[in-house]
Amino acid sequence: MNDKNIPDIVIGRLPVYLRSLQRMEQEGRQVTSSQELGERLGISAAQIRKDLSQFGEFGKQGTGYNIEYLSNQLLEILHIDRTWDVVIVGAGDIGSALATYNGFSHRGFRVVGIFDNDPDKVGDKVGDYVVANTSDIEEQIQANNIQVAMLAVPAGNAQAVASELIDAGVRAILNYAPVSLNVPPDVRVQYIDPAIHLQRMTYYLD
Amino acid sequence: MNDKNIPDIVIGRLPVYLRSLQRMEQEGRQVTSSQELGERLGISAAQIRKDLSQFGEFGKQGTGYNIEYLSNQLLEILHIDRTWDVVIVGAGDIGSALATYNGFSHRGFRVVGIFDNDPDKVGDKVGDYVVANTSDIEEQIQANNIQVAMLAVPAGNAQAVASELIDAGVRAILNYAPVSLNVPPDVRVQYIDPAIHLQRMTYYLD
DNA sequence: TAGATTGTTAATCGATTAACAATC
DNA sequence: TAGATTGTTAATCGATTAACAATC
Repeated sequence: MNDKNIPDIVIGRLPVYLRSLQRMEQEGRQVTSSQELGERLGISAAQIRKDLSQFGEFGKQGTGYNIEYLSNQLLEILHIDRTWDVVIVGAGDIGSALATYNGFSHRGFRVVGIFDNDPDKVGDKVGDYVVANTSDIEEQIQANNIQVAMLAVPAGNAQAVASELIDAGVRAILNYAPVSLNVPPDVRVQYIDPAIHLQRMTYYLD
Repeated sequence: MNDKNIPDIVIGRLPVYLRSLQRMEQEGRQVTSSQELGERLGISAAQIRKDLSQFGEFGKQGTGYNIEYLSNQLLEILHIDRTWDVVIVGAGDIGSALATYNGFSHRGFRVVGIFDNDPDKVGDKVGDYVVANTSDIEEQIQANNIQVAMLAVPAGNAQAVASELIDAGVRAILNYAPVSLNVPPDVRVQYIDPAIHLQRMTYYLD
């Protein structure tokens, strides 16, 4: 019922809608409209209505969308009406910052472990975690049915580690390593590389 | 000559091409083809050729692209044939990780300062920097003609800080705060929010 | 009822791909 | 020359927008 092949670009906007709705909820707001949401986000109202209409009819003519209701619907659609266990691979600066980041727990994710292959780091404390050896990661992933990983290893190791994670059962990778990954079609990858994002903007500067 | 209104989505791919080319260069390679590059990146060869053709003719029929030459062309196109000074606003976990990240210097950027409005943090050492007071940032931006900022403040402050930065002269913002920013049309924003990226992938999991 | 806003259709706009002549 | 690969055109595909009947 859900799936009639929604474009990925639509899926990519839903978390942004959700984030904005949750903020409105915090502000004590009850109702919003596609127009208001669009103005906040810099997206056309028509696009927001079109995106949402892919999944159902969540609004009311004349009044708009109930914020709490729509938030809950988006949580369900995005499968974050549950908590996903996540592993971090790489206990360098980036991995450590991710391990101590407190923005995940409210938003559907729980970090359950951080791994590194450097014997000097294994056993170190990072936030609430003790760095474990990467050689133990497959076991952990399988024992806890973990499908989501954040990858923060050096570029040279990233493909090999990603492949191991995938073999062990991971299906979604947030990749901080500055390299493109080759993965099977049923595995999702998102890329975060601050230099890439900056380079995309300097084109417009002079 | 450069500008005949290139789609932003094309601009977004160029840094990815560049990163891959630079890696090939490191591997000692001299020449590549749109096909090889496409396989590495999971992009069609036709698209790569089309993208590049927006800016000139960089290849040779029968042989492909000289890696060093094409890299240099992309550096020029993206305006990273120079170094951009960048400020970090927010000296929390994310700002601190950015300040100690060593991936910027090779790729066209130099962090010149980190700022926070928390008196407890001002004066602290973070990597090679001493945290300065956010109230001094406008002066710094103007004195050094800084056009690029990374924003790592709490969501509630982000819009206000962004507006100040823009007033002071910033034209490109890499925003780590989990909130959409409203900016004038001549200012570029890129968003990094790990939770958003993860939520975009869980849709496909079950 | 009058005003507002949805969900949806059709039109427009833009991006990707396939194909191939040119040529190294 | 034969083989490979570019740059580009035209065709296809997909996404966005404008408009409006439905209706709260």
